[in-house]
Amino acid sequence: MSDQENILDFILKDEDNVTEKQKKIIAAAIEAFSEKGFAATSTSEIAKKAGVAEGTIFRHYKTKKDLLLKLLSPMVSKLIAPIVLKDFNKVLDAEHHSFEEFLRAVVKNRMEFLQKNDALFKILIQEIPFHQDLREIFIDQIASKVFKRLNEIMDFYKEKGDVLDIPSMSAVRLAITSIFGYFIARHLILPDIHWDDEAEIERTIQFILAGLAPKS
Amino acid sequence: MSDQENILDFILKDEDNVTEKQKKIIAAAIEAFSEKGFAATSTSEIAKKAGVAEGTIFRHYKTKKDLLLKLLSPMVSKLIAPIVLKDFNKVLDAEHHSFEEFLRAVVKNRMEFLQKNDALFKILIQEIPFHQDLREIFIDQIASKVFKRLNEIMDFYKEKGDVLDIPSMSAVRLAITSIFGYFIARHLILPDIHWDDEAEIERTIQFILAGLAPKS
Amino acid sequence: MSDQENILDFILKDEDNVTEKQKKIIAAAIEAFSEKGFAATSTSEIAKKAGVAEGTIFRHYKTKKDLLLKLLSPMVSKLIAPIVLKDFNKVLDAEHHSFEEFLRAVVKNRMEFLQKNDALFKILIQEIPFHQDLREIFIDQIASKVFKRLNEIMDFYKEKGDVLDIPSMSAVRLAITSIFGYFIARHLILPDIHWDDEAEIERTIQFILAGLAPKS
Amino acid sequence: MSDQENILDFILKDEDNVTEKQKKIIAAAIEAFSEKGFAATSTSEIAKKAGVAEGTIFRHYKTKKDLLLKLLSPMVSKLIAPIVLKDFNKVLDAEHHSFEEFLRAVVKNRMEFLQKNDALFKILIQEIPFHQDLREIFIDQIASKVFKRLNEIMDFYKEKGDVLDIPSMSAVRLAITSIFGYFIARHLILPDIHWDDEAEIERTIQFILAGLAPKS
DNA sequence: CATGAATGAGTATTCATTCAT
DNA sequence: CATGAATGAATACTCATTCAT
Repeated sequence: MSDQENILDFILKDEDNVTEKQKKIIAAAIEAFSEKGFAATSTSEIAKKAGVAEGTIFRHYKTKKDLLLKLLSPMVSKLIAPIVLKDFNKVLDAEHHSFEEFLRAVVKNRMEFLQKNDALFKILIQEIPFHQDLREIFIDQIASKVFKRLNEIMDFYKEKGDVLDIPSMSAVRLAITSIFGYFIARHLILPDIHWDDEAEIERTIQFILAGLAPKS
Repeated sequence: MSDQENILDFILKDEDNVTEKQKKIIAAAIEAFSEKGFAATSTSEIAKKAGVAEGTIFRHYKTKKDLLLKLLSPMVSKLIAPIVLKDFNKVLDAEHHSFEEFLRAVVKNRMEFLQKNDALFKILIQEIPFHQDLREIFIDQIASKVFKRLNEIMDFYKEKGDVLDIPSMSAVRLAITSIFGYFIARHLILPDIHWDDEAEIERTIQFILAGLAPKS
Repeated sequence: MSDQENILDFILKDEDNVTEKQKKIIAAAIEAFSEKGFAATSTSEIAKKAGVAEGTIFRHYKTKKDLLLKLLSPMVSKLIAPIVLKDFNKVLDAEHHSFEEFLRAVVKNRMEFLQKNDALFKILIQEIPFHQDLREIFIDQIASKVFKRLNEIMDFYKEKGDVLDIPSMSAVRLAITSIFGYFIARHLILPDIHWDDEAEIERTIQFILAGLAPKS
Repeated sequence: MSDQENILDFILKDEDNVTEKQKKIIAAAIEAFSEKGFAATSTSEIAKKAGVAEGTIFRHYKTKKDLLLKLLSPMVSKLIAPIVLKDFNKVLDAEHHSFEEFLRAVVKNRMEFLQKNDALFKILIQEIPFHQDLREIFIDQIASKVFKRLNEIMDFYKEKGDVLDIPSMSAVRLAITSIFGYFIARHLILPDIHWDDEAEIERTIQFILAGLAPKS
């Protein structure tokens, strides 16, 4: 369940001969896109922020859109990575006997990830409605990897009697919506008001648990 | 609880001497903004779509941003209107004795509203993270009107024993997140896959009810 | 056989609401393109030369290429116009009984036209090899109008015994090549050396006459 | 009268330590310039086509313009070479007693040369109007070598009574214009229509012969 | 009230060229 | 000798906005 390494390194992992300037471009783009939005950010702005010439951006990324996709594809993978990873089984089999323990572990893990990569997550959420290709990447990853895996997991807990017997996909959707919904409300819609993160996360977990608990 | 009138009329209600062209501009702007996003939409595009001259837009709306705000402010009011309305009391006192009945009524009502005004809602969600002033309008409306009102309502049901005893704001947030989270997931993030709306909405209601039910 | 009116007016004839700025843009574009070539001329250069903002060019002409075509299409028509015109028949029937008289009239007329519109002709010759669509316009006009007409004329003179009995198209091609070839050599390839225009034109006419004369 | 060797080798003859890459650059530049024109061709395009790094071009040719001149100077020499060569005298003295035989030999020879080097010829014709220095090279070569030589030849045939008594330069110009005019019409202006090369060349020769024949 | 010509700053992207490796 | 990262000026074109008609 390790995505402790910097996502910046992960983004650049696929490319070879990564230069210092390239890192700066990526960092600047993430900052700028998340602050002003993709469309409202100019490449000259990114260049200035990164301390490189504007042409340098286009040496590494054919278009502005290409730069966006090169940022977000790894984000998508990372976002769903832990669900997919082999060692996630341990979580299931060994320690997390109860659904509560499991949920708590997942929420903690993903919340930390989001908090560490809030800018990239914000960009992803903002841009996904406007880019068909981005949605396709997203759906591909989720459809092929995540739902299959989560179905197994939910079935496991349903059988154990920890979870209500509704279609797994709906259960997953309700849980995910609650978790990410909190993040969206907190960081995108109402970032200006005070939030007691710890308490709200705990309440969200309780809410999901109760919402998915089998009727006694 | 009536917002049956067209929101287009509502948007134009404040302005005087509303011309036919003005209506077309508003309609065109809503369509364009929701499809491509505010920043990625040009005023000339809106003009073309509306069938008016470029200058005409600026006769009615000082800037492009002004046009956005003129669209979204009424949307914000409308979005929270039913909660605020006087006749909402009747809902409370008379028919909706149980929290379930209340929730069902509210969800049904707001879902219909969102479905009718999905484009505007999409714009609101998309743009709110980038416009401080928009957020301020939003917070003002919510803070001053909605939460006070909802606190009363939640207290009412808490006292009745229908709802868990957690801070009303959190309860409200969890419910709202579930409802709007569904809408965002369905229309913004994953519009391409098939959704069984009726079933998902019912499950969402059950989920909220169970999530907020007092521990027996 | 009149194309005495300014070609600038002719170029702008098709467009409505022609503004002063538009005329200046056309004039500047002709000058710039003929001096430096289409590809080597920047739109900012044209704007400066025309004394307008760069955006103004694109209000009237969607692209730089569009501007080129809007210049050259009328040039193509004008270039072949006299051959096509009704009153050209008079030339044939009445005054120009001999091929020599006819040739002399045509050469004089087209030479004057080229001298008056040398810049546009230069642009046409320079750009035609690089633009398929331009060649299509050219071929269409020539194929449909010119060759049919000239075939009739040449047949007329062949029958009279003024002209050698070879395929009319070849005869026409040889004559045209001689005339335009002179212009190209004189203005495009070797503009720097001295030319005795009058003498060379006379020799060219004699050359064509002798070259096309029937073998006695 | 031999220019049988590849012109590519001739272009590179002057330079020392010619590498494989250099040959590829030259070949790529010829192809690209002739297809899109000098100004519209980018150095990166040439580099890609040649399979070399962008910098490599500039190692061998200081500027893009330098590359153009390095291509065209040999073309100019080659174009006029046979006229200048010593062994051309044999042509004159021995076999080609009549002007017709001489003309036929020259036309055949130059046509073959043009057909083999059509790309370079196209570039030369296209670029000469825009580059003073190129024109100077051209004029220098022609003035110093060609016209002197051709004057002698024409005088020879004039004296023999094969050729009309007009200024040699004009006669030469008329002949050259006819030959190259054919090539320009055929390859640059109207490459899209069908041409019966053999027949047209024969007619062109006949046309020149008749056009320059002394009046009986 | 509506138009659309005009603008100049700004857009993403390409350019020829340099230079450290 | 060859590379390709880096540049900054230039490119064609778009933008939101103004204003005379």
